[in-house]
Parts: sequence; structure tokens; C-alpha cells
Amino acid sequence: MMFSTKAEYGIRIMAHLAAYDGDGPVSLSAIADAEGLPLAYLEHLVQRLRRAELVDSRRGAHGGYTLSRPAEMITMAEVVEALEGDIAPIECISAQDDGTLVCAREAQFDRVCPTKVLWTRVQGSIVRTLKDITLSELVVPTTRKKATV
Amino acid sequence: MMFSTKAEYGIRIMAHLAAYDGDGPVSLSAIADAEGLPLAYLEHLVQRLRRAELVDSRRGAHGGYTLSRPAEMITMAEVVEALEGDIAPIECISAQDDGTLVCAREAQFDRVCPTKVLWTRVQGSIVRTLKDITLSELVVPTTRKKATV
DNA sequence: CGTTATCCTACCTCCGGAGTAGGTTTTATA
DNA sequence: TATAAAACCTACTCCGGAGGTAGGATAACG
Repeated sequence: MMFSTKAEYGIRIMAHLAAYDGDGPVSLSAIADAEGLPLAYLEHLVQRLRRAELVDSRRGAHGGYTLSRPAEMITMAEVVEALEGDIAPIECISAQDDGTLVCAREAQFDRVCPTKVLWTRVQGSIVRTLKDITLSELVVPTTRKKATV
Repeated sequence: MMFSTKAEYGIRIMAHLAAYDGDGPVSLSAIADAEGLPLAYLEHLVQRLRRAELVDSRRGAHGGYTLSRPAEMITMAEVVEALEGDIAPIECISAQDDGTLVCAREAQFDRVCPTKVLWTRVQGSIVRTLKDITLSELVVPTTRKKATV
């Protein structure tokens, strides 16, 4: 398995918020209820989303969460990264600030890492795919209860 | 992290065997030594490769492992799958025999899973990338000690 | 003021990754 | 033919992270 339920549940939260976007804040308990997921656990996940500034929150009665931006402006790469941390196919590969990938073993001993080519290409294809999909593509029409009539 | 060291180490084994292909069996201890990895652990991994018929083994003195096929005929998808099991981006998604992907939650409740589109595309891009790379592409010239002079 | 919500910290359980250990069997060679 | 070098096999350990629970503090409505 490559992504945990953190990504799965977190994306469900985002998809739910996107479906009800414009209807005011949606409480987590409503989402937990609708999706059949444990509220207490979702609270952890939504905090990650909030710290990544993907959702805004309003506390108190009738509070809840809203998307911080239109769903079309949110890529799944951002969402997954907020939930799971840096997207790397494998431990020894990590991205530097400038986007270039480094291999820990290559730095440690100084010799070429034969597997780096592989992980680089895998990482590239995953990130490219995730960047290419926006949250709006996950909103299925039937999920919507109220339309912006 | 998406792939564990099982994939990393296992691929290093394969790359090493590919580099010395044609020179007779290579013992695991030689590989463990060269790569700086624990022999006892590699034994577990190489068994997976053997059961997947990616390597052949010869027991006894001067025994060891050889590639079961030319490196150009071995895709990294096969290798990774042998080492890590089925390639699925997430728990709830699994591939059926005919290759179509099913979502466990979609089957359980009967409603459309909004995230399935995402995982399907991610899975597709990973598998496509891995199938596209053969073992021969990981063999760096400098790794070779003896050429087939 | 009470209810409803977010927010925060601490804790728990379980499983798989990453090995270790110790043995058995097979084969080449001195 | 004994010995060494290898594959092969099973069982075990250790640890961290996934996947939660629990309980409280804080904030906003009515």
C-alpha cells in the first residue's frame, strides 16, 4: 500500500466540502456521519488540511469548515502532501527545495545509485498525475444536495 | 513512503545480478558485501524473487543466483510486485483478474466513490512507468567488473 | 449561560517492516 | 570422503507508525 487512510479520509473530507461549497461551513460531525468515518480521527486529519491552508475553519455553534479556495484551484498533489507529507516513492529519495531529487545512499558512499533512475521516474509520474487532478474533478453531481440555484 | 526497503534492496540485488550476468552464479554474500546490506535479510528478499521466477538459484559451493531471463526482458513492474505484492495506491483499491480496478467501499455501500477516479489514475501512472522500465536500464557501466570480453 | 463546534495533547493497540538466529540440505573440491 | 560454501527454511525479536480513543480547553452563537 502506498497511501494510508489519512489520504483516503482526508480527500473524502475535501470532496465533501467541495460538494457543499458555498452553503456555509460544514461541521466535521456532519461529514463523519455522512461518510461513516470516526469523528475523532477526522479531527486530526482536518488539522493538517487547515495548517496547509486548504480549508478555513469557524469555531463555535454553526461553525465548521469551508474550502479556502475554489475547488478548481486545489490540486490533489497539495491535498495528498498535506495529509501524508512529502511524496517520495521510497525512503532514500527526497526532494530538495529546488525540486531536484537526491538519493541518501548516493551522498553517503560516493557512487552512482543504480536505482535512482527508477525512483525518479516513478516519483515524477505520481506527482505529475496528482498535480493534474483538481478537487473539482472529484465532485460527483449526485453528491450535491443543494445546487447554487 | 510508498515502497519499503524490500523494493529497494531487492532491486539492488537484481541490478547486481544484471551487472554480472553471464559470469556464472553470484552468491548472496558477495552482493550483501558489495552493497553493504545485511545478508540474512537479503535471503528473505531473494526468495521472493525466486518464487516469482525472476532469478534461478544454484545451491552448494560456488552456487548463487542468476537472472532467469535477459535483463531487457524483465520489467520493474514484475520486480516490484514480486517484492512488495500487488501495486495498489491505497487499501480500498484492488485490481481484479481482468485488470479492472474495484473500490471496496463502492461495493460495500452502493454509491459512487468520489476518490476512485484519483486512485485509478495514480495507479495507472505508476504501473505504466514501472512496466516501461526494464532491468537493463538500471545497469550502470561502471558497476561492471568483468565485461563479456 | 448552555450548546455546539473547533482545537489540542496525551494515550492506546496492533501490525508490518527490518532485521537476527539457528538450523537443514545441497554441491563442489581438496 | 570430509569439509566448506552456499542456498533454503522457520521462528523469533524490536520498533515505529497507522489508526484510532479520550478528555479537556477554547470560542461563537442563541
